[in-house]
Amino acid sequence: MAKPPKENSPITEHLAYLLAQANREINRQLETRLSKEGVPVEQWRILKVLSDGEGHSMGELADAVLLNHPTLTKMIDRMVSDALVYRVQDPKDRRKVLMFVSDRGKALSRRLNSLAVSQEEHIVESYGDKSTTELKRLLESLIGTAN
Amino acid sequence: MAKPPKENSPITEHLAYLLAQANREINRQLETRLSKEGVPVEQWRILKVLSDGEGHSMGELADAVLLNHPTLTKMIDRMVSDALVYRVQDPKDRRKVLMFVSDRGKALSRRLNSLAVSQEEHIVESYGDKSTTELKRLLESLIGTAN
DNA sequence: CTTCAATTGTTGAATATTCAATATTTTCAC
DNA sequence: GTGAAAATATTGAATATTCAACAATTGAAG
Repeated sequence: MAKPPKENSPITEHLAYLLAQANREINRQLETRLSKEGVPVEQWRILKVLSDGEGHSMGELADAVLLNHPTLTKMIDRMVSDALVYRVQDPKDRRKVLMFVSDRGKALSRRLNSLAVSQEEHIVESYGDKSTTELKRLLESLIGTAN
Repeated sequence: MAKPPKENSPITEHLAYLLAQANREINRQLETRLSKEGVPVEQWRILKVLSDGEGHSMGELADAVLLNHPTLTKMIDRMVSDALVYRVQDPKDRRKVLMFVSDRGKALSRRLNSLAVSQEEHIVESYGDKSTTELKRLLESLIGTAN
């Protein structure tokens, strides 16, 4: 039976370490797939979130895509240069900026999504449907607990 | 029943995203604890791995602590300045450098480990023993599958 | 209404990470 | 044994991220 890490358990038994390791590995796989389109994982996230067609403020977006505000600002600057997204000042609250995805961004988002889905299918294939579903359930629950 | 992400599933259903989110959250909690000693999470990992008293090469260590080689080199430089670890040229293979933890490093490692264990206990408390154990098992299995 | 605090987003400087190139040593084919 | 290729660690330049300060706007107390 696996026990919680006591005095001198190896680092590989710590939840924080296992999460970092698994995240690193899966992220690297995804990165490799997305590199076909020359796009970092974070931009896939941004495009995917914006693909609901709604305008999202920078703060909202930063939370959703797991980036700090200044990092997001600079990444969005690049994506604006690439004409993937654009800024609109929120008329209801002029402190805010609403982000929208362009047609070009939508097209890219579809291609990226197909790559991401294919990665996930590949994982399900080798790791198993049951394990994948259960792992997702546990992760969601952990995230819910932590907040 | 949770399904694999199809055409337009939200990003929150992707395994890669859930892992990133969970990792971010747990890592942030751990970071907060360790900040009591003014030490980043990576240094905890390094000290913990080296605490077996054996000498570890930089390559070995980089794999173990999930850092790229150049990043590790520079972090080790800082830790050497802080007298937490020291370098010894491997006599069997002079390309290699063996890293060892100093007494000061060992003492810090014990304090850090106690903080890390307390974090994990806190997670088990709110998240549950069964869920934690099961999540760890699934993560280990995923990591094994991915390699 | 006015003022002060809070919210939102961006900027620039400081810091950290990554990529490519390098130096050194070992391994292996011949 | 020699020379070419591989392995190991580090360096410096390019890039990215973070922190603290800022500007603009809104909210709220008086």
